[in-house]
Amino acid sequence: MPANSRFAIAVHILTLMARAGDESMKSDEVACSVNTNPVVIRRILCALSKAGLVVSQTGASGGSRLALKPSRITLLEVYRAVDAGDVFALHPQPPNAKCPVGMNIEGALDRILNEVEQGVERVLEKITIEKVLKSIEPRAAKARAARSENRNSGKKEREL
Amino acid sequence: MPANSRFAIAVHILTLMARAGDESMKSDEVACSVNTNPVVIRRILCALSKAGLVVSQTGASGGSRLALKPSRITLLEVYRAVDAGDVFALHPQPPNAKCPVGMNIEGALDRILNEVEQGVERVLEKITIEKVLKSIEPRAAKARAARSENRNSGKKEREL
DNA sequence: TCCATTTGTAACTATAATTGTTACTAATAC
DNA sequence: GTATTAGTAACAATTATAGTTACAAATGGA
Repeated sequence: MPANSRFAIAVHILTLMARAGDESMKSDEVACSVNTNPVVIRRILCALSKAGLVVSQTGASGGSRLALKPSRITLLEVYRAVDAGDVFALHPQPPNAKCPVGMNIEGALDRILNEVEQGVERVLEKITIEKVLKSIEPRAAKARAARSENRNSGKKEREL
Repeated sequence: MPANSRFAIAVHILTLMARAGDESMKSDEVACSVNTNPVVIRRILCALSKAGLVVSQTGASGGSRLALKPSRITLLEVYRAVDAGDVFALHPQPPNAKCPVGMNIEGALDRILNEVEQGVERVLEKITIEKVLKSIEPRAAKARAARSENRNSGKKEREL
C-alpha cells in the first residue's frame, strides 16, 4: 500500500474543521467524509494535536477543532506534523566502503535529499488551509446549484 | 520496506559509470559497489536504458556505459526514468461525494501534488551526474591519502 | 453519583510494495 | 561451440500502511 496518505487525510481533516469554524467535529463525522475508520482519523488528529494545529476534548460532546485560524496554518506545518516520509529512500544496505564511489555516495545523496525537501517545503509553506478551503468552495457551490436543478427535475440525493 | 531506493541506486550506478568513462561495467561490478544483487542493478539499468541514459550489451565482455556525457544527464531525467513514486499519496478510498469537502478535496490535493512535484523537479534539473561525481572526488582523494598514511604505518586494506 | 459519549491507544489482520534470490533465455565475443 | 553477460520471469522475505476491534480514561448531563 506504500506511499502514505496521511498528509492528504490531514489536509482533508483540517479543511473540514476550517469549514466548521468554532463548532467541534467528532472523529466519526470526519471519518464519514474521508470514508475511512474513525481510528485512522484519531491517529492523525493526535499528530496534529501534538503539533498544536488542533485541540481535542474527550468525553460526551467532545471532539476537535482548529487551534489556529485557517489562514495561519500552512501545509508545511501539516507536512511536518504527520510523518509524510521522504521523497526518496537511500540505499537499503550500506554501499561498499572499499569503493571510492560507494564510500561517499550516501553523503552526496543525503545532501541532494535535503535540497529536494527544501524544494518541497518552499511550495508547501505558501499554501494555507484557508486557501485550500477557498479553492474548494466555488466547486461545491456549483455542485449545490446542479443538485437543486436535479431536485427540480424529480431526482433525490442526500448531502452533509 | 516501503519508500523505494531506486532513484538513489540509479544515481549511484550512473556515477560509477561516469567515473569509468568509456569502459563498460558489468552488473556484477556495479552490484559489488552498491552492495546488492546484480539482478537489482539490471532491473534499474533496464529502466535507464529505456530512458536513453545508458547503453548495454549482452554477451561475453558485454556490460553498460553512459549513453550521454555526465554533464548532459540531470537528476530529473534519472528521477523520471526510474519510477521513484509520488511525494505523498492521495486517499486510499475515494472520499464521500455527498460531502462538499469530500467531493472536491481530491482535485485540490492533486493540484497541490503537482505543484510539489514541480518544486522537486526544479531542484533535480539543476544537478548533473558530473556534479555528483565531482562532489565525491575530493572526499575520495582525501580518503586515499589517509589510507596511504595507514599503509605507511603498517595497516592493510583492499580497495577497488 | 451514575451513565452515555468520545478521545487516546494498543493489538491484531489484510494488503501491497520493495528488495533479494534463483533460474532461465537470448545475445555476443573469443 | 563455449563461456559470458544482459534481460526477465517467478517467487520468498521483509516491511509499512490502513483498517479493525477492544478497552481505558475523560467528560458532560441526568
